[in-house]
Amino acid sequence: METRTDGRLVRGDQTRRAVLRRAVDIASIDGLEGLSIGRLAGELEISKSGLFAHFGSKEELQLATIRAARRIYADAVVEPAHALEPGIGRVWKLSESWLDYSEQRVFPGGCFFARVTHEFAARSGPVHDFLVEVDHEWIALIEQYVTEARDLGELTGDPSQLAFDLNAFMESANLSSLLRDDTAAVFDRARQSVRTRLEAAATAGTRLPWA
Amino acid sequence: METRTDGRLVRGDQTRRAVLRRAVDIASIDGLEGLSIGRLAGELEISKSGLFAHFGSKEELQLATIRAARRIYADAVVEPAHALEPGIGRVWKLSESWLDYSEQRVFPGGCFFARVTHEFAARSGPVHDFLVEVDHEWIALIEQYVTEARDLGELTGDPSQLAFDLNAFMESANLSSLLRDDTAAVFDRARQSVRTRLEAAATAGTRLPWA
DNA sequence: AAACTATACGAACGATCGTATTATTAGTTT
DNA sequence: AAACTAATAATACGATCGTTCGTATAGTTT
Repeated sequence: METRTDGRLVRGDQTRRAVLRRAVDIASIDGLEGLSIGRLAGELEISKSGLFAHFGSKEELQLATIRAARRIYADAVVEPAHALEPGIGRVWKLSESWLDYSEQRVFPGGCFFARVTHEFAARSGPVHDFLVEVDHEWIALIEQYVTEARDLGELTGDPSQLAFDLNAFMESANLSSLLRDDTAAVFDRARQSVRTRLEAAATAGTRLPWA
Repeated sequence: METRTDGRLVRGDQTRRAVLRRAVDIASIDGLEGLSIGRLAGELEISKSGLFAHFGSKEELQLATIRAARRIYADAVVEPAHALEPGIGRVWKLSESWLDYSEQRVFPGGCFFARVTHEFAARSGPVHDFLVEVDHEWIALIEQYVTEARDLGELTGDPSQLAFDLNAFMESANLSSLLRDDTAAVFDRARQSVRTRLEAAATAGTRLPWA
């Protein structure tokens, strides 16, 4: 039902995509609760009921919005690192593409997941659960890349600890950049923290990817 | 108007305090938008209009809630470190009391400011501006303590960079603890990151405060 | 062209939002 | 006790929330 035999989209799916593209942008600024159906329909100049019919409930719209954001995130952040071979270079690239993703405002409100994960962190329900799952995926990915590099002898120490630190630098840079005027300085600082931390964990003789 | 000559609270101020104590708890979970006047009045079993009269507008309630949270934050986090003399020990204490504050759930939704600052980070208006101000205050305090320690010869390196890293570990631990089952492990990891980072910045011969 | 299905729309629902107005109660002052 | 003030409540407003229902249109299939 999603695509026709020739691969072109059917009418309803075009609408759905347009809705979700707008939804992720709104939610990155105003959250998944600030994302109201009436407002979304108004901005897209379609009827509220027609939009609603695509999702059936507000919660399903929120879940679909998270899925849409995850696809965009995978393309912008994960793919560039995934294309590289394992090693410290891949770990570094993941950090860099994440910081680029935040700095370039792939979502207008900065990192979509930073915004909505904080929104639902202390709640319960399907949306919370889904966001927890996405976060675990992400942390597991960092740990995997770090572990690969350690197995290659390029990094030492606890992979979980390094993953925690790198992720902390990214999240913190994202928020900080939204609060300060000089966003470039914020990201420079975060990149410095990433490099210093990787340098501290790198084994002697390992060529640092940014050198 | 706030207190009587004998220091006891007048009737209206008692209510105001009760409202704000509940408000900060709600907002730490559901944010300052999720904090609705009707809900707040319902939980406290007072009238919506009576509650509203104390603040005059939703925005003023939100600002008052932030001020109330800042007072609690100052007592729980800043004061224990402020009581110490300058040096690396004070920097360490600030990190420790922050992690305790998050772990002990002084606010039920974890750090109040992590929740609401993300909520308003990409918006504009008085609430955003106030939260930016509070964040700057906080970062400036860390930098001040670090600078003191550097002036005493206990720490080296860029104070802003160290402040960024320490703050990143705290924020990240807070969010992570809300998403994972084993919160104790999360905070242990964060404390480890803080210690390692301070150790890296400490000058040779400086006694580490946790040793 | 007819039959059918998918998609979108308009109108309305009850609930709740923030806010304003008016009244009532409680506390203090004289 | 009377007068006054501060605090709380009752009621209602228009707007918007998520949701439902019935209907119209557009696209595909026969």
